[in-house]
Amino acid sequence: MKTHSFHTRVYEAVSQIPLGRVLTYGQIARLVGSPHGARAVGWALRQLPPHLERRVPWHRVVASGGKLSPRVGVGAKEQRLRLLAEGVRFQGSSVDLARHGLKL
DNA sequence: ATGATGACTTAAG
DNA sequence: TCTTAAGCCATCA
Repeated sequence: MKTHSFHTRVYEAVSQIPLGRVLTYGQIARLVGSPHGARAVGWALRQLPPHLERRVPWHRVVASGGKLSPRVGVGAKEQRLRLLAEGVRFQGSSVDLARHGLKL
């Protein structure tokens, strides 16, 4: 039963990403049951209420190839800082997915 | 039922 | 590395 709306399912999936690991929008989409809904995932995260930022580590969600999406509300710059603070390594401007990405 | 929007993705040049 | 173009999805007017 779908008692939970799409964005709620997205928040739950994102909240389970381990510290120091990252997932792509596409992977989140698969987790919530929409294999091709990466764009919808972006929509959901954009709707993330401020009071949920504690529980939902949105900064651990990156675009394909480990790139950071420039349209992030608080800014890709802030996202990068948060990731670095968790020990996530970067290769140039992208997250080192081979090291921090999860296989799904 | 449309059409528009967006923190996307992949392929191609 | 950047720009297009086309595809996919949930939500809202």
